[in-house]
Amino acid sequence: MRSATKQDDLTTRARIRDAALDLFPEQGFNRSTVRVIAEKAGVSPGLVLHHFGSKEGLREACDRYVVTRFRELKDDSLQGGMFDPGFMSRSIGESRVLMRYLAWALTTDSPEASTLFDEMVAEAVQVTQRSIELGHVKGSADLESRTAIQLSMQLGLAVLHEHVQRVTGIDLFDEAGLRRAMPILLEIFSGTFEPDLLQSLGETIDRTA
Amino acid sequence: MRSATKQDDLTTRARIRDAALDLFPEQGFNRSTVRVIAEKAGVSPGLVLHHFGSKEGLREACDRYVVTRFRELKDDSLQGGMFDPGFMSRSIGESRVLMRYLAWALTTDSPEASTLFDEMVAEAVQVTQRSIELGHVKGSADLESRTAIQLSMQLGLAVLHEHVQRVTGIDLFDEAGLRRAMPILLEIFSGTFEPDLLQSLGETIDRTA
DNA sequence: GGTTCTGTTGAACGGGCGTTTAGCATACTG
DNA sequence: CAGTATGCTAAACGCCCGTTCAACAGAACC
Repeated sequence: MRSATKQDDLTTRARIRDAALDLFPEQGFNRSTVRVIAEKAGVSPGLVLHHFGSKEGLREACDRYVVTRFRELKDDSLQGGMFDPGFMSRSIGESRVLMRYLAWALTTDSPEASTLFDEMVAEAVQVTQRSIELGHVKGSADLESRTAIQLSMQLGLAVLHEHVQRVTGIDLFDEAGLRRAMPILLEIFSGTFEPDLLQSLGETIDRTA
Repeated sequence: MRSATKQDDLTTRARIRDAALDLFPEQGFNRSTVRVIAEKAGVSPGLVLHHFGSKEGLREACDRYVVTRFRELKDDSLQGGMFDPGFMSRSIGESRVLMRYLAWALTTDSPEASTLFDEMVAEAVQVTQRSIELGHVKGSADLESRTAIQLSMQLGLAVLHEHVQRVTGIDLFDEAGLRRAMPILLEIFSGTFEPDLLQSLGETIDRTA
C-alpha cells in the first residue's frame, strides 16, 4: 500500500482511484459499477479488484485518500488551518473533485469522512476561540455547538451545491463562483436581521425556553 | 391512484410507502431491497410491485407524497408559509420521517425534491422581501442568491443532521433538539463578527473583487 | 349464484453485479 | 538463463436483485 499523496500518482492504481473519485459522487456508489470504473480508468474490471481487494476496499481507499489530502492541505495552510482564507480556494485549485467527494462522503456512512468532520469542528472551535480573544468574533454561551452548526451549514452548502447552482447560477466549486459567493456569505454571517426584530425574537425565545 | 394525503392511510399501499419512507433515508435506495421493504410492511415482495409498478415507481411515489405533504403543511401555515416559525416544528411533529426523507431526497437526483427546493427558495425570497419592507431584515444587492444560499445552509444542516448530532448531541429532528438549536441559529444569523473585523473583511473583498 | 374484479401470495426467471480463477506477458532476481 | 514475482486480462461463476406470472381467496356486481 502506497502513501496516498499526490507525488507518486501516475500509477495505474492511482488512475483507478481517480476514476472512482469522479464517479462515486457523480453517479452514486451502486451505479458506479466496477466495470464502469475500470473502463474510465482504461483497465480491465479484474484489475480494480486486484489492486483494492473489493469494491468496498476501493471506496475506503478513496475516503482515506481524500481525507489525507485535506489534512495535507490544512498543514500547508500555516496561518489558520482549514479556516485560512486561502484553504478553500487551494482545495478547489487542486481539484473540485476533492471537495465534491468529501461532500458526497459526508452523506454516506463513511467513518473516515466523519472523523475528518470531527477534526474540522475541533479545529474551527480553536480558531474561533482565538478570534474571540482577539476581539474579531463574538463569544457564545455554547461555542462548541455554535461552531459545529456554523461549519455544518457551510459543508451543507457544499453538499447541496447542485441545487445552489441550479437556482443562483453560482458554482461553489470553482473559483469564479466562490468569488461571487464570498460577499454573500459575508453578508449572511454579518447578520441579516435588523436590531429591533432581533430584540423581539430574543424575547420570544426567552418566553418559550 | 389515491390522493397522497394522510387521511386514507391505513391501506396496505400506504404501509408499504411508509416502510420505504423509513428505509430509503436510513439504508439508501439500493440496500432497501424490495424484499426488505415488503417484510417491513408485512406483505409479500410481489405486492410492492403490484401497487407501484416498479421499485423506481415506489421511489417516485414517496417523493411525491413527501413533497405534497410539505406543500400542505405550508398551506396550513397561514402566516409565513415555510418560514412561519411554527412550520418546522409542525413538520417534525407529524413525523421526523418526512424531514429526514426530504433531506435524503435532496442528495439524490430527485426531480420532485428539486422542484420543492425551488419553490421554497421562491417563497423565501417573497417572505424576505416583505420582511425587508417591514424593516425587519436587511436588504441585499442580490437578494435571490442570498436567500437561496441561506436556505441551502439550513437544509444542508438537515442533510448533515447525523454529524451535528454526533458532535453536539443536538437532534435537529425532534422538538427538544430544535429548541436547543434555535438560540444558536439566532446567534449565527444575527452575525458573529465584531464590527471592526467586518470592516477589514469588507475591504479585503473589495480589493479582490 | 355465477362472474368478474381486487388484493394478495409464492415460486420462478433473467440479468447484472461483485468476485474468482486461470493464464499470460514483462520485469526483476540469483 | 531459469525462476519467480508483478501487473494485467478474459472468461466464467454464483448470487441477489427487480421483475413476472400463475394461482387463489374474498368482495362486488348483475
